[in-house]
Amino acid sequence: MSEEQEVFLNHIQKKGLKRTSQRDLILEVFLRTEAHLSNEDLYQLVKQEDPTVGQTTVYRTLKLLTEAGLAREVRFGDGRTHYEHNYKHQHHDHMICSECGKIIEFFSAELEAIQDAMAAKHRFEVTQHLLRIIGICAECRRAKKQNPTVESAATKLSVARRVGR
Amino acid sequence: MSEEQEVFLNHIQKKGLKRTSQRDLILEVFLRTEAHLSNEDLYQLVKQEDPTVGQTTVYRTLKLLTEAGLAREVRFGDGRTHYEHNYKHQHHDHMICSECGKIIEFFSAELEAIQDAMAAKHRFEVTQHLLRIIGICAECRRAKKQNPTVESAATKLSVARRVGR
DNA sequence: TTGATTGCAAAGCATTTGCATGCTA
DNA sequence: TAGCATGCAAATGCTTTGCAATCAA
Repeated sequence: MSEEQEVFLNHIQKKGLKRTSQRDLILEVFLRTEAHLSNEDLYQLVKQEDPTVGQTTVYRTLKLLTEAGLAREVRFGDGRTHYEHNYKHQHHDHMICSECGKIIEFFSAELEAIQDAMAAKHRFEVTQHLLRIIGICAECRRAKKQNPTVESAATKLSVARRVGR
Repeated sequence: MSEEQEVFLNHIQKKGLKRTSQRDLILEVFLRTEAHLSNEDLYQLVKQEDPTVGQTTVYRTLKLLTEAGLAREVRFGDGRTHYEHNYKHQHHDHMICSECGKIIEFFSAELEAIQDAMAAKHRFEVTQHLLRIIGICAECRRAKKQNPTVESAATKLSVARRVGR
């Protein structure tokens, strides 16, 4: 049994809840998938292994995983909530490409330090913080330079859906 | 006529749209209100001056104001979109108190510089960025210290609605 | 006159909830 | 066996869209 699974069982027992095959499966699929999964994404993956699992259960289990500290909610501004691994993962922030939807994770200790300093200045006790940089990634900039007009409406649309507005 | 109104008319004419009394009124109320208004908030205020204005028109006009550069969308994680003044206003970030819902605006040139440096490192061209610090403000910390148990369920709920989840 | 605008009602989405049935501890 | 979990359908809350009537240019 993986460490994550132990953390999960622990959390479940502490709260007087029960272990079920659905929860096991959802956790397993979540853990093996390195991505910023939305509920819908995870639901689709889980359904491939067990078509009887309902979307509601995925919603409820992701909430449980978040409580247990295994998952972290992230909002990219596309209207839905995404989840990323959170167990023994260092805090990091995101750059989101508005052309292709790619997400780059990054971390800066300086950035963290200044944020904490700003908070201290206002005597504000930080619980969490969220930094999102939106722009155009290296590949898309290169592509645009070479061929500024060829950009399919389909791409634009799917990115608009993913990145928002 | 204020500078903002001129910017708005300009935008409207450039796009071949039309000036209407509803749009004028919505812009006027938006400009005179210093806050992070949600659509609903603005709708309520506008309704006081002209009860015939529909909520849909407020939605559409806020979108227009954003396009014109007069408003900026902000999401605080409570599910709805808020709008703040954007014309000749310096970019700033937000600290949100999860106890009382208060929003503190702040700015740090260092923070901006490091963000830009991080982006440059990844050859990422920044379009916009968003920093949200969630925690407990000075007043709420003081209140909690004096009386850690008195915290009404009503407060908790209304803040949950405002701040999210 | 023509095409943009408005307000209403209905539709869309992501997410949550009520509830009868099924299962863990 | 008690009570939590599940999956479905219905409900929710914010936002968008279709549409007929109205209005600005």
